[in-house]
Amino acid sequence: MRQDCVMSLQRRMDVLAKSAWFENLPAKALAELAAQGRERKLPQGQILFTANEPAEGMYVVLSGSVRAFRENIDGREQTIHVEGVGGILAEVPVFDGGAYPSTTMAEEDSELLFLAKEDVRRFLLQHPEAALTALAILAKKLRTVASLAEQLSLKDVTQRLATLLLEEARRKNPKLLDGVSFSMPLSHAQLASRLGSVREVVTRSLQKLVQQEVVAIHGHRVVILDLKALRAQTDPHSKASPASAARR
Amino acid sequence: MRQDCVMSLQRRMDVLAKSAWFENLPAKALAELAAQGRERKLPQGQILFTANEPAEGMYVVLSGSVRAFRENIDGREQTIHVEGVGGILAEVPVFDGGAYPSTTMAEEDSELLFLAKEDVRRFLLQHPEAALTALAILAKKLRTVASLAEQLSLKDVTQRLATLLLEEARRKNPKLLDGVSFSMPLSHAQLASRLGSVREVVTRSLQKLVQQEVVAIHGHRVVILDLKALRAQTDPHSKASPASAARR
DNA sequence: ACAGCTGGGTGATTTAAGTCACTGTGTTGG
DNA sequence: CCAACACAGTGACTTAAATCACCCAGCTGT
Repeated sequence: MRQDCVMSLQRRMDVLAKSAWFENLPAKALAELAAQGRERKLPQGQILFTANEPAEGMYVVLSGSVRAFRENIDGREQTIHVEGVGGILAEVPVFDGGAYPSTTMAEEDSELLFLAKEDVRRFLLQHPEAALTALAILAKKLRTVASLAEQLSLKDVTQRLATLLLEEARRKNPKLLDGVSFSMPLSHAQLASRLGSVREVVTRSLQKLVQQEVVAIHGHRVVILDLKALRAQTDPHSKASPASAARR
Repeated sequence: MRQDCVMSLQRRMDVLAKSAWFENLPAKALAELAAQGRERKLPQGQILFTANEPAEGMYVVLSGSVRAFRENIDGREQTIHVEGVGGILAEVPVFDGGAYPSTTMAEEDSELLFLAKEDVRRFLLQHPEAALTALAILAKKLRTVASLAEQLSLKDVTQRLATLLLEEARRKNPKLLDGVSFSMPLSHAQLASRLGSVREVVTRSLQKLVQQEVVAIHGHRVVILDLKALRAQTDPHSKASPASAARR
C-alpha cells in the first residue's frame, strides 16, 4: 500500500510535468501540488461535473480522455473540447470563482487528479512563474475562442468548412502541400455541430468541394487536392473575383 | 516640472487603483508600476496600435475612451470592446507574447499609460496577488467571449439585439424591472457592427421590438416596457411556442 | 433474412439576412 | 437660406441556410 502511494505520486508528477500548465516547474513544486490532489476514477460515459454546478476545483487528466460539452437551449449538444493525458478541466472557475462552464464526460475509462481551488490558488501565489504560465495559456485560449467567434459570425458554411479542413490538415501535418491527406473521424452531423450548421448543409458543402476537385474523400480520410483553391474558399474574396468562378 | 511629474504619478496611481486589474493592491506596488509607465496622448480618431503588429506592452486608459476593433476581410469593421478610464488594452499579447489582436482608436481625446510587457511580467512575478486577479479577469473574459460566440452562432439578429439590450440595461441598473430606462448612445450602424449585422436589419429588428411594445425608444434613451417579452426574445424557444406570439 | 438503426444524399419549400436604391429628417456651417 | 451630410426608415429583390420529407446504403442483432 505504501508502495502504491509513492508510485501514484510519481505518476501524478510525471503527468503534471508534461502538462503545458506546469512544465518548466521544479520537481519540488510539482510534488507539492501532486500531494494535494485526490485521485478519482471515471468509467467511460460517466459524467464528471455538470455545467452551472458550483465548482470546487479543477481536474488533471491522468489517463484516458474526457470531453467537455454544452447543451444549447435548442437541444443540440455542442462539443467544446476534448482533453487527453495532461489536459486540464475546469480551470476557469478556479480562477474566477464561478460555476463549471460545461458538462464533462469520460470518453473512455479515465483517471483524474482533483485539485481543490484553494490549493491551486495557494500554489500559484507561492509559484508566480506558474501563474504567468497560466496567464499565457488563458490568453491563448482567449485568442482562439475569439477567432472562432469571428469565423462563426462572418463566413458561410463552405468557408467555415474550408477553414476547418485547413486547420485539421495543419494539425496533423504542419507542412502543407497538395496531396496531403489526414483522417477526420467525424460524421457529417458532428462536423455540422462544430461549424454551427446542420447535416444537410455540410453534406452539400462537402460535395461542392469534392466536385470542384479541391479535396477528395475516402471514408474518414481526407485528401487535399488543391491547396490554393481551398485557401481561396477560406476568404470571402473568392466570391468577388470572377476569375475563380471560371476556374471552378 | 518636478511638480507636474509628481502630480502625474499620483494621477496614474489613482487610475490604476480604480482599475479592476489592480484594485486591492498596496499603494507601494501601484507606485512601482506607475513609475515604470510612460504617458502618451492620443487625439480623437488617432490609432494607437494595429492588429497583427508586434506588441511591446499594454495600455491603461487614463482619460478619454478607446475603441478596439477589427477589420474583417469582407471589409466591415467590427467593434470588439470600448475601454474607458481604468480600462486596459492589449493585455493578451503581454501574457502570451503574441501580436496585438485588434486595432485601437481613440473615440475622444485620450491619455494612456504605456506599460512595457517585461515590466508587467516582472511586476506580476513580484506581486502574485495581482497575477491571480489577472487570471480571474481573463477567466471571466473567456466566459464572456465564449457565450458571445455561442450567441453569434445560434441566434438571429432580433435575439442578439434583445440580449444586448438586456446586458446594457443590467450594466446601468442591475435590478431589472419593467420600466427601467438607460441611455445607449449608439447609431444603428454601430449597433449593427456590434451585432455582426448591417444597419437595415438592425433598424427593422428594433422596429419590431418597439411595435410589439417590448421596448420604447426616445432618442438615445431606451425604456424596457416588457422585461418578460424581452427575455423571451433572447432564447430560441420563443419561436417554437405559438402561445408567446399571442401574448405579445 | 430481415427489422431496425445510423450515416449519408437529395429535392422542394420557407425564411432570415443581406443588398440596392431611394426617401425623409435633422443638424451644421457657409 | 440652402447645400452638404449623417442618420434613420422602407420597399423590392437575391441568396444562403434551414427545414421537411423522403430515399438509399451498410451494418447489427435476432
